[in-house]
Amino acid sequence: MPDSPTVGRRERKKAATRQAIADAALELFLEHGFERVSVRDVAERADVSTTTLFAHFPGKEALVFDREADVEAELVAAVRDRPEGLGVVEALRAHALASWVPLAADPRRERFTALVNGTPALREYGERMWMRHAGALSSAIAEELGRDEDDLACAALARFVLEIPALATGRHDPRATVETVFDLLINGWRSQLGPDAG
Amino acid sequence: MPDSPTVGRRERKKAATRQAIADAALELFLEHGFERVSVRDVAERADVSTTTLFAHFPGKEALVFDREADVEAELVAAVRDRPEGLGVVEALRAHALASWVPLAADPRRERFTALVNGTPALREYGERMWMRHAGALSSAIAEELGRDEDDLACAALARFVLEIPALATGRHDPRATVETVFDLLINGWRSQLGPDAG
DNA sequence: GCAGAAACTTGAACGGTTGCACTTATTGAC
DNA sequence: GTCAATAAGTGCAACCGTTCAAGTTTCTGC
Repeated sequence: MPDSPTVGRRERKKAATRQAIADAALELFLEHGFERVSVRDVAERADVSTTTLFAHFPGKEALVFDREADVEAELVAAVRDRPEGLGVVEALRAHALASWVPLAADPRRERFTALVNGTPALREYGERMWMRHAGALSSAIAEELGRDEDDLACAALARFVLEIPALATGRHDPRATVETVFDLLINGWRSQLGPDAG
Repeated sequence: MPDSPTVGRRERKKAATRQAIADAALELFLEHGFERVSVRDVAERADVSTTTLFAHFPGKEALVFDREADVEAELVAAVRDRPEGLGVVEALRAHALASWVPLAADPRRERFTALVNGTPALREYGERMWMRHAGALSSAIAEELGRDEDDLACAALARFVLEIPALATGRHDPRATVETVFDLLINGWRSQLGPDAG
C-alpha cells in the first residue's frame, strides 16, 4: 500500500464522488454548453442524486471552478514570502507573470477558457470569486508594510491588482498587458496622460 | 392639457404599470427584506401577473435598481463635457465627489442603502451593473485623449475608477476615500509605498 | 461487534424565470 | 367611424436551480 495510510476509505470515496461530479460536469458543459445542461443531467451522468451534487458544490457555476481552490494562499504567499528587498507591487507583478499568464495561455486549457469566456454567467462568477480574495490580499499587504489592517492604499491596490486578469482577457498580448498595468499602478496615470491631462 | 402631446395613452399606461411594480417592490422589500418577498408577492401587490412583471424588468434584483438608469450617460458626459483645461481624471474626480458621494450620504436614501448593502445578492448585482459601464467610459476617455478605442491605459483607468464606490462603502469618510484613491491613481503607488517598497 | 457519524438517496417542494395561447386596449390608416 | 395590426397584459403550466425532511447504507473508532 504505497498510498497515505491516514486517509480512510470514507474520505477517498467522498473525493472520488466529488471528482466524478466535476468530471461529468466539465464533459457535458464542454460538449453542449453550460446553459443547455441542467444540474440534473450532471448528477445523472455522475450517477448521484442532485442532493449529493449540492452537498459537494455550492452551486452550478462552482462545478466549473473546481480546481481553483488555493489561489488565495498562493496570492498571500507571493506577498509574504517575496525575496528580500523586493517591493510588494513587484512581488505581485512577478506572481502575475509567473502564475496567471501561463495558465491563461496554456493550450491544454483552450477549450476550458473558451467555455468560461463564452458564458456570461461563468465569466461573472469567476470574476466575483476572484475578487473575494481582495480582503485577504489587502490584509497581507498591509501587514507586510506595517500599516493598519484596513489601510486604504492597500485595499485599493489589492482590488486593482485583482482586476488585472479581467482586463487582460481578450487582449492579444496578456504578458504586455500585465506589465503595462503594473507600470501604471506604480507610476500613476499622470505619466501616461501627460501633466495637462492629469 | 399641458403635458407633451406626442406620448400616447399606451406609453403612459406602460410607464404607470412599470412604476407601480417598482413601487410595490421597494415597499415590500423595505418592509420584509429582499429574500423574504417573492416575485409573485410583488406582482400581486402591483396587481399584475408575474409575466407582466418580467416583461418590464429582467429579473428580481432589477426591481430595486429601477431609478439608476442613465448613470452611464452622466458618466460619459462628465468626461466629454468637462471644463476646458481640466484633465480627464480630474473631471472624473469632480463627478465622483459631486454625484456619488452626496447620493450615498443622502439621509432620505438611508433605508434604501441599508437594504442594498445588507443583501449580498443586491450588492453584487449593483456592483456588476455598475461595472458594465466600463466599456462606455473607457471609450469616452480614449476618444477624449485621441487614443485607440481599446487603449489599455484608458480601459484600466475606467475599471479602476468604477471600483471606487465599492471601495468607499463601509468607510467612515467616503469623501476622503474618493480623494485619496484618485490621488493614488494619479501619482501611483510608488509615492505611497516608498521607492524601495514599490 | 456496535454505536454513531457521515455519505448518500428519494421525493417533494419553493422561488425565479420563460413559453404559449389567449384576451383586451390603443393606434394608424382608410 | 371602422377595421386590421400591434402591443400590453393575463393565466397557466413548465423548467431549472436549490433546499428540506426522512430514511438507508457505509464506514470508523472503540
